Amino acid sequence: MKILTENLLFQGLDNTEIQQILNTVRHNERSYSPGETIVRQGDIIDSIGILLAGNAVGKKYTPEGEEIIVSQMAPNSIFGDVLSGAIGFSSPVTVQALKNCRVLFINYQQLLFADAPATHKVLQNIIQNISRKYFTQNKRTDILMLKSVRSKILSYLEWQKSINNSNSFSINLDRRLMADFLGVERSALSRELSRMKKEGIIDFHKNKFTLLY
Amino acid sequence: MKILTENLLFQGLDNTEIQQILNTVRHNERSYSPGETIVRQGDIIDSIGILLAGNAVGKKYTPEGEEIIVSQMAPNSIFGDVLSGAIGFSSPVTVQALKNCRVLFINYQQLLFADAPATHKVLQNIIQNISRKYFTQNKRTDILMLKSVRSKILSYLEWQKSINNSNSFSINLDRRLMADFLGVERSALSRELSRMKKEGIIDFHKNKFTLLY
DNA sequence: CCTTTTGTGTTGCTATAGCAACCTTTTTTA
DNA sequence: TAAAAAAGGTTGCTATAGCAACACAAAAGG
Repeated sequence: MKILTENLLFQGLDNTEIQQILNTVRHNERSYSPGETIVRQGDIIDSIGILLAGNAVGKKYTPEGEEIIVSQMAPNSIFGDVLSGAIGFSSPVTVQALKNCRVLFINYQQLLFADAPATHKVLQNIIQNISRKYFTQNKRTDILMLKSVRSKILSYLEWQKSINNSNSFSINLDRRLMADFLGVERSALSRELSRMKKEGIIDFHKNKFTLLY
Repeated sequence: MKILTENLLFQGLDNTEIQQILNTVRHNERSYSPGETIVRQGDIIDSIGILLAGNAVGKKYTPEGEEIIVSQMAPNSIFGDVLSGAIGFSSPVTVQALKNCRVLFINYQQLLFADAPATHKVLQNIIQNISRKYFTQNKRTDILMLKSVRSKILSYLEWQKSINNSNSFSINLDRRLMADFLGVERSALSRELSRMKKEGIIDFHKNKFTLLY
C-alpha cells in the first residue's frame, strides 16, 4: 500500500490518514489479465479507480467503429474520478488492461460523505486532479480547432516545449497516437512532419523532437 | 442574495448555511459595464466568480488573432472554478461583460479550507460542476475529431436530441457559434445544412431543428 | 422611420488533407 | 536468428472544406 502515499489523490496525507480513510470508506481490489475490460464504454460507475500495478489504456470508438486510444495509464493513474463526479453520466471510454493489472476501487459517494478529517484534503486533491485533466482537454480542443495539419503540429510542439522548458524534448505518443491526438490522418501527419524537417523548421527522430526556429 | 440559493455551487444549502460560508470566506462584489473585461486571458486567478446579474461571454483568440466565443454566461453562471482548482494555471479565456454585470468573487483557497460544516457540500457541488463541464468538453472533442462537416452536424444534433429527449429542439447557438463549436467554416456549415434539408434528413428554421430520419 | 449592424444563405475557386496502397525500418517473439 | 508484426514514411488521386465575396433578411439603434 506504500504506492498510495504517492498517489495524487492522497497527496499531503500520511500513512495513518490514508489508512483511516480506507477504514471508513468501502473499497475493494481486483486483478485483471491482459486484454480484460476494466470499465466498459457506457457503464455507469460509482467508484474511483486507482491502478496499483500494470498498464491500461482508455479507448473509445468513433461512430464508424474505429478504435481510438484516448489515454494511457501507468501505476498510480486515477480513472473514473470525473465520471463519478458527474452523477448520472455514463463512461465515454472503455478502460482495458494491457498487462496484468491490480486496481483499487474506492466508493465515491462514501468518500465524499466520510467524516474522517483527511477526506477534506482528498476532495481538494480530486478537484485539483479533475481541473488538470480539464485543462489538458482544453488544450487539445484548441489544437483540434486549428484548420491546417501544420498549425496543429506547431501548436502541439509549442505546448510540449513549454511543458519541458526546452526546445528539445521527447513526447510519449507514437505517430498513430499523435495523429489521433491532433485529429489528423497518420499519413498526413508524417507527410507534414517530413516537409517541416526539409524546410528546417523542426528536427525529429522517432518521438524526440527539436524546434529549430 | 436570494439568487445564490439557486446557484449550483450552493445547491442543497439553505440561506443560513450560505450566509455562514460567506461570513467565513473572503468575498467581494464588483460591477462591470458593457464591454469591460472581467478576466483576461493569461490571468492567474484565485477566486470563483458568480455572475449575479447581467450577461457575459468567454472568448479566446486563435494564434491568428481570430476571436472565438467559447461560452455564454447568464445570471448564476459560475466561472473560474476549474481555473482556481488547477493551481498555477493561467486563464485560457477572456471573460467580458455584455450588459451591466454584477459579479461575486469568492476566495477559492479560503473556501476549500473553511471549516463551516456546509463547505463540504460546496466542495461536492464544485466537483459535480467541474465534472459536468468536463463532459461537455469531452463531447465537443468527440465531435471535433470527426472528419466531415456532415458527421459533425449529425453528431451534434444527436447529442441535442438526447438532451432534449425529442426530435425537435432549439439550440442556444447561432450559426456563427455553432460553426465555431463544430470547428468548421460558417459557410461550410450553412452549405451542408441546406444540403441535408434538401435531402430530407433534417428540417430547421433559425435555431430550431428537427431530425426527420 | 431610416440607417446600420448582425445573422444567414449561396457559390466558385482551389489548396489541402483524407484515403488507399505500398514500402522500409524497427521491434517482437517463437 | 528467422519470421512476423508493428511502427513509420511516401505518394497519387480526389472529394471536401476553407476562403472570399456577395446577397438578402431581420434586428437593433438613433
